[in-house]
Amino acid sequence: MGNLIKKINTEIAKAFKDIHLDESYAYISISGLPELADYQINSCFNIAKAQKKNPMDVASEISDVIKDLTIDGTKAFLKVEPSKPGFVNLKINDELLYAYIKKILNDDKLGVGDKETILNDNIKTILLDYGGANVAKPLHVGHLRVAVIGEALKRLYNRLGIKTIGDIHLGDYGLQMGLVIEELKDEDMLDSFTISDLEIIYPKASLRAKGDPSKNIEPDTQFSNRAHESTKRLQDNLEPETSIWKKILDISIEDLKKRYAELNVSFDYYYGESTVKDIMGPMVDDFIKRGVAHESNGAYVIDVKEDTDKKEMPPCIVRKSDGAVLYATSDIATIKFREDNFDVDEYIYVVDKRQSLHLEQCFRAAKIAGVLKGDKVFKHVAVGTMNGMDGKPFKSRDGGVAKLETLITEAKNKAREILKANDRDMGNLNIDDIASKISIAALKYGDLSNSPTRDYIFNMDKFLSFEGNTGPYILYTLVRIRSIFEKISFDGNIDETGEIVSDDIIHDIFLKIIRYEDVLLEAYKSYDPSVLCKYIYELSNDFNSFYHDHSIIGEENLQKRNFYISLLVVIDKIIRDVLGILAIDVPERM
RNA sequence: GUCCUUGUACCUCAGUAGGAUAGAGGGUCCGCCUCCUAAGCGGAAUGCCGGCGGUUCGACUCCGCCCAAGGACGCCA
Repeated sequence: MGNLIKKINTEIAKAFKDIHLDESYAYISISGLPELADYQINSCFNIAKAQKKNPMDVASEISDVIKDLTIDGTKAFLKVEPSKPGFVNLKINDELLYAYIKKILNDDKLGVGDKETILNDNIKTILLDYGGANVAKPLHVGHLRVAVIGEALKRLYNRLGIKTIGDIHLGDYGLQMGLVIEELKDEDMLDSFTISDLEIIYPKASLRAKGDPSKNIEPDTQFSNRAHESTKRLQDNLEPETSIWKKILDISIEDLKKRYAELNVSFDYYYGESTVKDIMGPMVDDFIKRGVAHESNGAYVIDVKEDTDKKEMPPCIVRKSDGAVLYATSDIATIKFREDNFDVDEYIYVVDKRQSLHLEQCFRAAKIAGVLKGDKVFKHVAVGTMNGMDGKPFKSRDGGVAKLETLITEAKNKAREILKANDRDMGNLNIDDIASKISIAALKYGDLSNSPTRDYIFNMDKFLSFEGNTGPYILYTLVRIRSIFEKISFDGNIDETGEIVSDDIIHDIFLKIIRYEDVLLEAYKSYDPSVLCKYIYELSNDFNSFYHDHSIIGEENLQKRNFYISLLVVIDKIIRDVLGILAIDVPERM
């Protein structure tokens, strides 16, 4: 069915050809002055310059040739007007807009074209590395961002017809495991321990090994040595450490699945650092043999500098001078593992932005070392930190790491309070369930509506105040629409023979709806779900104005009423489609 | 020290083909429920777009320098 704006551009290009103008000039942009125009042509200045003409003359000339353009037999513009220094102002015909909206209405994909027609890249499969949870440790607030953004990107790609592979990339190896294993032994808990036990045991063991000078706690060096030994035994696949570790892993993954499910986040694979433990050694040996890694100060490194580098690019260490591997090794081995097991065109790492140099080194090392099969795109979605109201990294009230669970519980309680205070008729719906949906939406939307790269200030009250660009505002919009549908016992059959009514707000809604495909593409290109949030926020805003000014159920003219309802249906479908991408559930009432 | 990111209203932030008069939300003030959910709608006020210079018809946007904040910088993950 195609994108209306693209189609208009194409028609303008044809018209330009007739007057010997290069088609690269033929594009319209959203107007900066909405009172004057919907769209505008800015290229008159460039044309004027190239042809040494007056921009205003060019604008007039262009206006003349596109004035009577038709699309599918319908007049495209209600107004084509050259303006002041040299713009062309355009108002699009409502009839044409609504004709396209009807197509969207009847299209399962809401007017979003096939991948092949809308994307000009060759990406068929994307592997997303997101989540990054640690085994035996509770999720903290830092895990919220990467999980929620990663999930949204994954669903966006699926929506556009791209295959995805989601891997959580667990932190399930290394000294932390040795510490937990030894502590479990000391507490005689090997036979039965739960996730709650583990959550207590890790910090305990860590403190014991490291000590804390500020609290006058001496490090227990004997324990620390045992933990190191234990870690080594685990690496060598010895017992009983390996069995204990497996048990820890099972319990943790089971719990993680539950936690993530609450956020509507799920992974295709729960691989981790341990997945590649046995391939790291041989891989490095091979690097050395082939000369891609060389000795430097007793360690083995891969040079990843490039001639074009402006910045310092330290070599990537793949084997320490004591012979042990380290995190770069594991990340490169992970790339190798993925290359060997999947057919991937693009890798996306949704990971804290502080890892950016490290990941760049690993990506380059992987290329240089030849672990890649063919050309691959690597992208680090460098996620910013979630800060507290003081602008510093978010902490719990007592100053420690803020557990995600605590945050969610707090949000739920607040949502429940508000629901109770409003005291609306919820029918036979479960109030806890509604509170849960609202609070999760508030948290997720609060996060997703910020650009991933930026640090943002977490403000529970702001997210739950339900005003402005928030999750609850969007949900409220849908609940209002739903309520109308219920009142008129709407069966989903749209009678679209209705006449078009148009006014400013309806016109804005038209314009917004036809941009849907472009908005998805923009989010795709910028790796940024906040683009989608902004869009549904504006659409919700428009709807609420419309709702305020027009009586829908009360409209006596049936034709008009049907037209209004058709608008509600498209708005409802689009917002729900986006919330599906953002993985946010919608309550029936609130 | 080197490099990266950021600097837009009182606060939190949008703003990429360089375009007209720089936008939202919160907060503040003023209005709107005999009517489809007021978690809503409408209106008002608020700006040396960090600073200086350059490129040009035109710069929040591109280039250079400077200032400020945060972050990363070979054997921790």
